[in-house]
Amino acid sequence: MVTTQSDPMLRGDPYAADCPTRRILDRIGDRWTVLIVGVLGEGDARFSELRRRVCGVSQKMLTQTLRGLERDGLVRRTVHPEVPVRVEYALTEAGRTLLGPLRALQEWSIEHLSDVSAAQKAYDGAE
Amino acid sequence: MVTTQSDPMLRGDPYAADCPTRRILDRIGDRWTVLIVGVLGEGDARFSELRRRVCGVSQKMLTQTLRGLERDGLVRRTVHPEVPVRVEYALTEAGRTLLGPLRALQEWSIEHLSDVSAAQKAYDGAE
DNA sequence: CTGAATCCTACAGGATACTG
DNA sequence: CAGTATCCTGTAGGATTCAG
Repeated sequence: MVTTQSDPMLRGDPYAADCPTRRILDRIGDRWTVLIVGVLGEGDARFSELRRRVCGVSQKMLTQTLRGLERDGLVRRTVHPEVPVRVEYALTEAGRTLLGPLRALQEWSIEHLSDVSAAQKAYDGAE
Repeated sequence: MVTTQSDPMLRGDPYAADCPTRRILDRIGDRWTVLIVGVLGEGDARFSELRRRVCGVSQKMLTQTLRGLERDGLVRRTVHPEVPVRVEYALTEAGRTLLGPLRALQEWSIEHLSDVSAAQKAYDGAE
């Protein structure tokens, strides 16, 4: 037994290395996960479509990230056995619930980008 | 001029590599930023305190991350020139505005952790 | 078209030692 | 105490090639 006093796990504190927050951070930590979920939030998409829209992602990373999301039950992968195979990706129900928090972050970014840039400039200028 | 048609920058789309969302993601991308901001959200703290609370962070990473946050104007660093020097870190006004979105993510984590774990288990079991 | 497999490199980041 | 400076390593992740 580790410690049960007022369960730090449930408080979601960053203290414990196995806190759920960390698990998720490790997931969305890489830049691609968030971006891909964001795009899929606007509608289902196939592989090449995602690759085009998530500018800068390599084939390897796209595949890898999608696999991870699929494994986590956040994305559903559907293979259509047509002539040139067609694969569609879509957010699952759980995946869609992630859109809210992600959008909050996105809005914060847009809202504070100029402030942050200004702060950086000031900081750098003051050496 | 790149393109001004309905400004993708302001839409915050993940398409453009220089979209504001990406800038922020690169910032909070590393696991430590989020955790440190989280701790500071509960009150000011000094260096060694942060190091103790953010379990697992190395001295190097803590310093580095704090510098970055300071540069972004999200954290304020105050040096008290006492005998053994004392340094206090605190969220700035801007830094505090980040707490909301971060908490949303944290709550999502706690809420969906078991689902995600179950999905992983199922995925792995199904080869 | 959608990937899997391999190779290779840059850099994140830990460990360690030293300073004001 | 709160860092800075070095060294060293693992690995994320790009480029390339092959396959169903």
